[in-house]
Amino acid sequence: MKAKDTKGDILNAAEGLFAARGPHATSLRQIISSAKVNLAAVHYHFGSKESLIQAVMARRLVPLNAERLTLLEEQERAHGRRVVPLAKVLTALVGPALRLSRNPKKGGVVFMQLLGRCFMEPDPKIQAMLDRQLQEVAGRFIPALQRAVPKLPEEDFFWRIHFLVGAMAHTMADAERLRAFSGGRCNPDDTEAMIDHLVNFLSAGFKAKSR
Amino acid sequence: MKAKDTKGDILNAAEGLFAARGPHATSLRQIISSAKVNLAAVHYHFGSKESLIQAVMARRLVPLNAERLTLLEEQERAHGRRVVPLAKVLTALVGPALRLSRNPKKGGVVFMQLLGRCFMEPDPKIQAMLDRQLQEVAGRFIPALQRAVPKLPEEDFFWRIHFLVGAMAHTMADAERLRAFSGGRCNPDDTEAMIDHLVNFLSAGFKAKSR
DNA sequence: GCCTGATTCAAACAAACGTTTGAACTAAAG
DNA sequence: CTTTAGTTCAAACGTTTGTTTGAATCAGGC
Repeated sequence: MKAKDTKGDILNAAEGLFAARGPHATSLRQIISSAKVNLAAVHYHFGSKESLIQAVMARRLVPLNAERLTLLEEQERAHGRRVVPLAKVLTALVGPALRLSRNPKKGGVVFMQLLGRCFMEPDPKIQAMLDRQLQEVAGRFIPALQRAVPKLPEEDFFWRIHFLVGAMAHTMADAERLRAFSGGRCNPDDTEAMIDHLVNFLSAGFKAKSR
Repeated sequence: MKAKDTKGDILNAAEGLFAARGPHATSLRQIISSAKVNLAAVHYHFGSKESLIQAVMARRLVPLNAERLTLLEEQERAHGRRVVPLAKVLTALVGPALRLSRNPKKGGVVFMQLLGRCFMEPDPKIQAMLDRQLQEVAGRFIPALQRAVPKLPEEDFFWRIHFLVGAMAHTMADAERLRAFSGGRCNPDDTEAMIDHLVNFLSAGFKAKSR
């Protein structure tokens, strides 16, 4: 019944603290105190703090990106030779990320927040890690998006990808702030409504005519 | 001709390093080495690192927000009793922030990047400071935006404000990444084009019909 | 000259950081 | 029982952090 899982305890504690205060503002001593394990256990199981950060991210990000690709492939299969509509592509991209908040098994709100923060992280190590993890997703979604808005000049298209990332990351990292800011009118706990609002907004932005 | 400006040198060096690596990842010793002043000078002139961060932000943010309000008032005066069009309100909001990058006197790209990062900063101290600085701007712009899209339900409206903030902050903090990501197709140095792309995208998003 | 208040400086402070060490413990294999 | 490999532990390592101290330096008024 004991079967203590030191490695998993460290990952869970680190995930929570990283999400709340950011990876660099979190010390190993805070993590081991929250996980109730020994300080040296971190280096025994992970080697360094840097590797710990990577492990925390990879554990959730790998299945998340796989889910995104699966959803996109489903849509492409369902539409055969026809173009997958913009809203369907966008939903396959942002849906799995925002639905994290409803799935505690996959990290819940905590990991969603952390992932959102990593998009804005200045540290080149973290940026490089994220780029690596997102390479395959980007390689599949960008062509799909381009097919969905074929008349859009490439310069506009890439700017809008950039705005999409910003809106998505901010929603992941700080959706909770909107509750107070909107005076209770918006409820970040309603995941599907959140996804609808974001996809709706992004679709209109992407479909705007170029100036 | 000497007239050494220790206080200003510290502010400039801190601004640059904060923007590049984030306030918390920057040490006072890196700052004083870049500014070529003594370590104790920081505490003599500012009292603490926390106060230094606030001083760096306030120096640029106060005039920036004043400029936003002035531009909005100009538009409201020009349109008399008529409603100010959405794109004009959005331009008054994001224009001054994005135009920072062309004005080295006001901090240039460096401060724009730092401001964008602060929107995503987990540290409650920094969030509280930003909220305080933005209170007046929000109080004036939100009604103006609401008048510009009068048929939009309030829940949709606040979600879209949230997406707007995310897209704007990401553009301020990391526009440079888009240069490589777009394979050179997008040029973040062309400030006015950047503003047009963002306002165009946001306008369409705000005008999307609610679902 | 001298005094005064503001500023700069080298040096030290305690606390916290990531990392390493070597011994103690656990549990299954021979 | 002994061995062995895997894991945990308290203690210490050398740096780096923000902050403080007290003397040295500078300016201008008397």
